[in-house]
Amino acid sequence: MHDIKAVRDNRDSFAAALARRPAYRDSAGAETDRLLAKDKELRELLVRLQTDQARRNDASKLIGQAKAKKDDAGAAALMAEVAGLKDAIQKGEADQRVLESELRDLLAVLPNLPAADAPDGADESDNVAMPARAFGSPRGINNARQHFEIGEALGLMDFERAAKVSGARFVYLKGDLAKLERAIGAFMLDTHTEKFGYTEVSPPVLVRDQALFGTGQLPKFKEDLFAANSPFEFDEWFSRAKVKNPNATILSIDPAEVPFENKFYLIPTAEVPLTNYVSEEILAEAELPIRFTAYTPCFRAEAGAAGRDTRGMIRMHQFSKVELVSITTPGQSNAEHERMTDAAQEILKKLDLAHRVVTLCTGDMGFGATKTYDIEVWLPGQNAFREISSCSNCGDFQARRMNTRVRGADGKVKGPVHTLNGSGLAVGRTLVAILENYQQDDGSVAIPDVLQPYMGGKTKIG
RNA sequence: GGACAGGUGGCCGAGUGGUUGAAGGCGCACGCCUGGAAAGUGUGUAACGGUGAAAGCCGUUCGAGGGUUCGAAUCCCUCCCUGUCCGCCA
Repeated sequence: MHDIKAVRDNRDSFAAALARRPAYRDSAGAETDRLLAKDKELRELLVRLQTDQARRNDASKLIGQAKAKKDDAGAAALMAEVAGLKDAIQKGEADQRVLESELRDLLAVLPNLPAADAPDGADESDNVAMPARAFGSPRGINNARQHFEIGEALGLMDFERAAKVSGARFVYLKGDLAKLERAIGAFMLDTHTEKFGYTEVSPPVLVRDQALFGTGQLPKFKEDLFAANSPFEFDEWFSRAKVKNPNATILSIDPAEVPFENKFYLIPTAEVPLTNYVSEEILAEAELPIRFTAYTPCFRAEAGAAGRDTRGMIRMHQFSKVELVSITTPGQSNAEHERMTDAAQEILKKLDLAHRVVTLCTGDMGFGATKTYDIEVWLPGQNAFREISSCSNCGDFQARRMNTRVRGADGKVKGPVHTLNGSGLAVGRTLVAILENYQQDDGSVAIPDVLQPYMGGKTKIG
C-alpha cells in the first residue's frame, strides 16, 4: 500500500516508478492522476466537514454548560442551531466513508514501486545474473533421469494414488523419501536458527483475509488461494438450497453461489502468518530486526499455470517450504536482504548443489517487492536451472497494509517498518534437486553428508 | 458449538449520556535534591488525518463497523477477539 501523501508530494516520480512495471507502462500516469483526483475530492470534503464538526462540538459543549446553569432557553437555542448542522454532517460523514474506501480500493491493487537498483525488463528473460553469488558448476550426468522417474522407480513417490485421492498436482512420498523431506526441513531450520539467528516458529496455516491483505495476496490474487468454508454454515445453506432444488448435489454447486464469506484461507506461504505476526503493532526500534523461520505446508491453486510443469513435484497444490521473514527498520532492510539471501544460499552450499542467483527485473517481480533475488538450482534431469528460492525486500509496502510501525528510543513513532521474506528453501524442490543431482547409475540416490545425521546415518536411498 | 463475563493510552486501571483524549498508578524522559546513587520531589509523556512557511488551530480515534442523540468510552445493532464453565476433540 502506498502512502497517498508521498504520491501527492511526488506525483511525477511516483508515476515514473510505477511505469517501470510493464503492466503499468502506459497507464501509470493515468492511475496516479486517478489517485490524486480521489485524494483531492476527499480532502476538499474534509475541510467542509471538519468545519461543521467543529461548530457542532463547540455548540454541544455550550449546551452542556447552559444546562448545568439551568439556562433552558439558551440550551434550546443552541440545540436548534446545531440541529441544522446535523444533515450536512451525516451526509459528509457518509461521503467521507465512501471516498476513503474508494481511495483505499484504488491503492490496494497497485503494486509496490521497484527499487532504484532493480533492473528494468519485460519478463524473466530480462533478469540479471549475479555472478558473484553463483556457486558450483552444473553437474553433467549421462542419461540423467528426472526426479519423478527416480522416485517412482524406487517405489517411494506416487502421483497416481495422490490423483485418486486428491487430484492432479499432489503426491505421496513414502519411506526414505518421506523421511528425506523431513530431514531437509529439519536441516534448514537448524541452520537458520543456529547460524543466522532466526527464531523458529510453528504458525497457523489457516488465516483470515485480513492477514492476506496485509502481505498483499488479497484483494488482487484471490484466484491463487484455497479457501476453507465452515462446514456447519455450508451444511445449513446446502440443506436450504435442496428445498428449492431437490436434485442439487454437493458436486453440482457452483462455489460462486455459496453466499457466505470464506472464513479462512490456506496459506500460500508462511510469509503470511510470519509477517502478520507484527500486524497492528508498534515495535520498539531496539528489538529490530526480528527474524522468523518456519517449516510449513503451503497451498496454491496454481490458477493460470495449466500445462506448466505438469509432471513431477515442481509445481504442486501442496508443498512444504522453510520460510524466512525479517522485520527491520528502514535503514536495515537493504543489508538484511543480502543477509537473508546468504542464509538461503548457505543451505544449497552445504548440500553442494550448484546454483546461480538473478536479480528479478521489474517485469518479473512480485506485487509487494521493491527488489527480489531468485536462487535457481541446477537440475540435471531437466538440464536447466529452476527457481528454488525467492528473497524479496518489500520496503514499507506490507507494513503500511498491516499498520506495523516502529517507535524510536525517544518514544516517538517513526513510521512503518520494513519487511522481507524469502524461501530458505522450498523443501519439495530441494528434494527434487537432491534426487537429480545425487542420482547414481544403479538407481539409488546418495544422501548429502549434512543430511545423513537426520537420516539415521544412512548414506543412500535405494 | 452453547452460556456467562470482558476488550479503555507503552503497561495496570477508573470512568453508564455534557469542557473526559480520558482520574489514579506503573513505566519512560528531563529537572531539583545528593559526593555519587537510591529514596524523595517537580514537569512532561497517544496515534492518525486536515490545514498552515512555522507556531499553532481543527477533526477523528476508548476492539472493529454501523445506528440513536444537539452531544456517546457510556445507550442500541452486527462482527472480531480474550477469559471462565459446559459440550466436542487431536
